[in-house]
Amino acid sequence: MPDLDVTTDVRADARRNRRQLIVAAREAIASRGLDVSALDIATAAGVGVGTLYRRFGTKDSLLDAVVVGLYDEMLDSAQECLRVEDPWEGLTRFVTELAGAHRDSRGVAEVTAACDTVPTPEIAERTTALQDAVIRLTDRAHAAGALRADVTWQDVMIGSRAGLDTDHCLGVDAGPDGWRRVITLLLDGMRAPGYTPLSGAAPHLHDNS
Amino acid sequence: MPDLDVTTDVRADARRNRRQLIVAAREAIASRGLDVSALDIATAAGVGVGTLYRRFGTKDSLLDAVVVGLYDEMLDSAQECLRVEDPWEGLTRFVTELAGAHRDSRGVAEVTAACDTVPTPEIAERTTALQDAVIRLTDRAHAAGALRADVTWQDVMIGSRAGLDTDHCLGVDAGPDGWRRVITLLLDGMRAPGYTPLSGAAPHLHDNS
DNA sequence: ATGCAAGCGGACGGGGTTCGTCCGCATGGT
DNA sequence: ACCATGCGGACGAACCCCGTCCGCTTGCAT
Repeated sequence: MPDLDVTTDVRADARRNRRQLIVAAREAIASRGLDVSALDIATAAGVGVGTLYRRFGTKDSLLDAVVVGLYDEMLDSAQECLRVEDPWEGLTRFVTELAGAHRDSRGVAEVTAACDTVPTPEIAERTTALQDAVIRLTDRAHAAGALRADVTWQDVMIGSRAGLDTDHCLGVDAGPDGWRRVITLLLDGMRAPGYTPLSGAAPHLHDNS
Repeated sequence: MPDLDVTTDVRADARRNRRQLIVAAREAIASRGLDVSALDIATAAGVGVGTLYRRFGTKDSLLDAVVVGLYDEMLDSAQECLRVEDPWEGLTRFVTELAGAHRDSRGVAEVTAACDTVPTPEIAERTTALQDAVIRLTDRAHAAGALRADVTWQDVMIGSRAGLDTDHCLGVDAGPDGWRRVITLLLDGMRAPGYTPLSGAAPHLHDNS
């Protein structure tokens, strides 16, 4: 929950509205994804759309503010997992939390999957930092012999999306925590020693050229 | 590829247009999901929208025809996998093919995930048949001691969606066959003996009351 | 208490998309 | 050669969304 800005050159109600808009936008992005309408956000915040544009200039500017906050939370989580003693425990915890973040906010799932759109510098920087963290978590697990040698850090990254669209299938209901079962099984599959040789190229950094 | 209907009481061009519409709808549904516009389908089929409505009465009627065909293909695949000698091989093959069907057609992914909308009788019937097949595949694998005892047939069903939204994550590109790595790792996690006790309730049949 | 700058709501114009119909024209088949 | 059947696509109606603008309100300093 960032944005404790103590900007004092605006009226108190303006500052309050700004905060309410961020909160509302966060929730709206979580449940409906990044293409929420400005009206939806404003209404949820209890203000008019005019106020949204007055406070943030542009709808995207508001969305960006929210998304950067969400990235910072993922980064915090990664740093914390790097401090966990047991490398395997640290890795599984982070994968689970990253998967949870993706599920908690449809917007997060949409942004982390974006590859055609050019990210803002803030997001690009945090993306790299998250990659670094996953690389470190993976290296630790490899070094400890806990993670299959043929599983790369990119596999780990990709795997944290595996629980995204797994709520229902052909009449079966996974329940509210169903994604945890999926992630658990996936992590078990990643745990050394592995059974099935992985075929195909490993996931690689996205080349946007 | 069903619909070899030899209806002869319509003009030849009408019959041809009908077939082209089904083909175009199939492709459109695959790439854009179930809410393709009628205009998109008609254009891809090389006809006017009027022809679509004349041939199928309603857009949904056309979509239903396509979706039922897709379900039949999944059922064929299931029957084939049940004929595979090795139970584990049969199970993994079906999970992989079901996952592939979900990825090949965004529409399939949308329909199999639907739980609020009441399915047509044709779909309901085929859904039950698919459940039966998965139950049999799972039972065989359990009996052979190849599948973790705590993995249910519902887990198997849900797991076949795990590769759905796993193409990109935080700058990482899984590549065109990345989903196969995810599914492979997941299946390895399902393979006996398991490591991590599964927590939470197992997925259950969806109760639409 | 009062005055005014700052802020507010929400109606509005403009632009976009989709559905399903309808009618003047074309064409398959006898 | 004729006409019933079929065709294309323009069209009206119903949505939804963005960002602006203006008349009204309110915080706050005096």
